[in-house]
Amino acid sequence: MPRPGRNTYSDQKPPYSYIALTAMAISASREKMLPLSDIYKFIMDKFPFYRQNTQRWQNSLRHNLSFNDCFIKIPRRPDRPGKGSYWALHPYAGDMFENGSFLRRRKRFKLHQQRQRSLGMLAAQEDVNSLKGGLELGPYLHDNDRVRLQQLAASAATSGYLPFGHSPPQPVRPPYKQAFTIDNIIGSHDKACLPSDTDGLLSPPTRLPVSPLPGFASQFGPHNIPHSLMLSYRALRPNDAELISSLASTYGQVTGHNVMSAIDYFNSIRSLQQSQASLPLPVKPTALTTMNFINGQDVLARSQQSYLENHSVSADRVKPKPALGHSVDSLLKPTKDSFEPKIDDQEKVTDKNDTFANSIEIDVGS
DNA sequence: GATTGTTTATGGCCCG
DNA sequence: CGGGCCATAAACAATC
Repeated sequence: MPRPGRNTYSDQKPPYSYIALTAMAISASREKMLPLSDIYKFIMDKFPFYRQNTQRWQNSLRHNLSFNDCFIKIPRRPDRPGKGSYWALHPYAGDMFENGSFLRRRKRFKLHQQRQRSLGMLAAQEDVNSLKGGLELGPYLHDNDRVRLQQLAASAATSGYLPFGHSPPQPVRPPYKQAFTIDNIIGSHDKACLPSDTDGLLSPPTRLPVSPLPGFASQFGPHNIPHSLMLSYRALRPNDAELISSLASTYGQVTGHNVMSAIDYFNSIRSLQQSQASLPLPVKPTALTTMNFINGQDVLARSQQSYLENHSVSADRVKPKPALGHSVDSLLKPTKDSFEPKIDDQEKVTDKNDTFANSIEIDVGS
């Protein structure tokens, strides 16, 4: 007899769409991505309703995965063989659900054809947000890095583009799709600084749901770089590449995540592209996917190690940081005017620090 | 052969 | 009533 799920709705159909259920499963996973079979497992474990008629709903769920742009496919690493790809949430899909409740979607997450010029705007906004994130690392940074970050922040603030520290109103998502080549992302730095085109024709800046720091690859697992982070890097000047690497490494140590700077990452990819014909290409052009292991080497580890050798970060400056994030249970809790769930008494919601309305970052053991 | 992924089609519900 | 969102069915291809 299966034990009752902790968020059991007994045998009633839960008030969540397949998109919401899938997003929950992915968000609850350690790496923010899951193979199809694990998405099934999560749903069946949490919601007894879905232990029946599996053929029916699983077909629907697969349809949703393919059909909706909010889900992206990530190829398996060679050292993790198995059937099917991993599924992740699109980096910009993090704010699909109001208050992270999974009950109501703001609107369909849909990619559009893109006006090239929007990118500069978006990149700049991203850059500002990223700098803010970077500054939060202040206590852990080398003096030089901290100073340089503050300079960048000041520059952003005085550019007239967006007052630093100002939080834009509800985001209006600009179209942002573009040809997804390595050169598009890391090329032409000189053209990619803070924007001059403020003629009002562009969409307002977007507040991004994720993107803790500039040029980082961390949020969606070790081999999926959010599109936003690449834009962020693109908006920075090339001589800040070292700063980015430094931040990536520090951020990785502070959070315990696998973090690699985008520049190291892309340089690896580009050199591999030149030497090898068969790279795993992104399945959708919205998030770059690749392998962690290139030519038998762990690129991530190599990058971090080389940084450490060059910078000798003293370990005592890297202090553990309390984990951010919601429990799955708190996210599953419906709003007061909706379907009333049955939650076991001992499964109290422990998360009181509910400040990340747009950020779905869940850290739950699997 | 089973699983995974893509695509098309259809109909219900809700909202402006 | 039309459009958006969603659920479901089903045909079919690709992959392990």
